[in-house]
Amino acid sequence: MKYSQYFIPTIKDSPADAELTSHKLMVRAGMIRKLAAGIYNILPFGLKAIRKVENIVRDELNKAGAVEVFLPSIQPSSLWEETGRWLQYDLELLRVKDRHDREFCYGPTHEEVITDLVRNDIKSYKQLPVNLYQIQTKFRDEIRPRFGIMRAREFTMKDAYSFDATDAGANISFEKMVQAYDNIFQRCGLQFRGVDADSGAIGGDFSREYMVLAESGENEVAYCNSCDYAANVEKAKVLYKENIESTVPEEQLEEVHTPGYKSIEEVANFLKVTPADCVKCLIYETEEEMIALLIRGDRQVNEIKLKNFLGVETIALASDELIYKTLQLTTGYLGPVGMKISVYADNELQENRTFVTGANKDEFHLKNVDLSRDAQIKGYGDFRNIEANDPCPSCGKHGINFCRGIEVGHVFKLGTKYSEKMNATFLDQNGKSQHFIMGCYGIGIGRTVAAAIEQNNDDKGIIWPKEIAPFHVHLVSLFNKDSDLMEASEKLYNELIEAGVEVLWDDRNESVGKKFKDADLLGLPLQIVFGKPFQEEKQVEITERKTLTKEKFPLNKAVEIITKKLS
RNA sequence: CGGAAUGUAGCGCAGUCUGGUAGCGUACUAAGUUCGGGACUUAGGGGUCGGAGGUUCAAAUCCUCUCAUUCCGACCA
Repeated sequence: MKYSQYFIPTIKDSPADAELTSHKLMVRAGMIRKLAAGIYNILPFGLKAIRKVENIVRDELNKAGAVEVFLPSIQPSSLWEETGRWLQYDLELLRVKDRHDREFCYGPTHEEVITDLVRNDIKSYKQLPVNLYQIQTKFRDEIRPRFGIMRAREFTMKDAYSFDATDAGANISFEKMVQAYDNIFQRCGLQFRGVDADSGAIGGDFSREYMVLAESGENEVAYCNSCDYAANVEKAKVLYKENIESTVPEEQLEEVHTPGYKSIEEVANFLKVTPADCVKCLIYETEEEMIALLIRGDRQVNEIKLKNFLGVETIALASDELIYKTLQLTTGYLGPVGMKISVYADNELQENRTFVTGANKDEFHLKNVDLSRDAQIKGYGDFRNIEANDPCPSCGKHGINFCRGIEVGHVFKLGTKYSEKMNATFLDQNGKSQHFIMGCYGIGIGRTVAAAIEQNNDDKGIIWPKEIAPFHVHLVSLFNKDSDLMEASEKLYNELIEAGVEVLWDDRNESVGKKFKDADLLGLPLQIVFGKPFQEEKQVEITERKTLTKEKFPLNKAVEIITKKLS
């Protein structure tokens, strides 16, 4: 491709709204432009990279036996009403009406559509298993789109759905996808981890997330140094050892005056104890009721675990005003003793010992609180985040570490959740009607490209992994007025194309500096420069973008050397 | 939706406090000079100052409302 006839509008300054390195670089390298919040134009250079990822995805999925389809982006509300998600999805679902006032949505995902397709056309176990996938534009009206294409409202996603006759078969389908995903992200040149998302579940549904490791990732991943356990911190279980010996002698409750000491830190300092000797009491509001949660003073609440434990849809910390209005209590002095609403406590507080808690009385705390003696605990559970000195939930050894990750893929065993709700059945060998056992498997295509850039860049620009680079080679001709040089450049350009190399030839009449800066910014794996060495001794300069090491070679060896470097 | 901020040329910003000629950098156009790391000189084009209403002789500037965007929290590929 000749740069002069292409369209890569590079810019020096990154836009003010770009936070993330990958977002800045994608805008600066002329890959994307914002049209509206969370909605982007994809420009040719960006599209090339996206297509590369798509083709890797296609290739690996096809190898794994999946079959490509293309489903509508606009879906009728009736299907969503069958699964109950028309109401569940709320504002995230972009709803539209047609001229007859019929309701539709712009598809955020396609479980309903695919299940409908399959239930209509697959009637026998003989037609199973089947795994259908598509690469589609989806729309989710996210509350807060950010990071450019990384978390857009409109985005391209590969989604696959497997249908099996038996549970064992569904597990095989799942494993095949796990293998395919490993291959895909490997080929995209990413450092990633497959992370178990609900490892403890026995026999039930389970899922696995693919995290690209990056400082700026939105997810925190916990992993074990001793075994291959890795999990999203949201879901990583905290092992609880029962029957811990008492370390504190039994003492009587004692009320202490703690004027102005509200935070755990302040109270612990004032009473000369550690935060671990204190209990935090937090009031949460759900759609059903208000509850109090107890957790050790030095720990972090995991609201997802709490939400799952309570089996509620929404959960949020109650405001100070609400707490005062309904309980007549002031935050900072809350505690379980005499609490009027249901109290739940983290497993850890079952230790046979006493704690410091709020007294439910302004400016007072209680010492020597024994939860089993002094409070009514409705339930104990795992409500906190795993921490570095916790044992590994898988092997039990100590050595949990943390890193941040960008979720680029998710594989999920759905079971019969959708097939039951939508009455999608087939006849098994015995002529009996059975529900399909499903799996669904997503990959964020644009996000994968963004994650690759997030992971591969330097202060000059992008450093493309070879397999997803928009082109392999950036051919730079420095002096447009030198017709010999331009002719020789064009000849090499054609020879490289002939040899199957994808070349971007910068034939623009621009200053030398600009051409070099653009080449570094666009970050193609190899830069070939026609400059002084060509004029003086018929040599070209080859620079590896990653290391920025330059080497000179005679022009007649160039094709050979370039193809070798790229292989 | 809760908290915070910002809307002025394609992009990045100043000007707003203290009302009085619409500015800077970059990008763009033309000519000339340059040519191994975002060149220089000269001459140009480009603005309903987010929108509506109000105060005033006079509003980018003050007031009210509104829209949009961004940042921090809960959702997700």
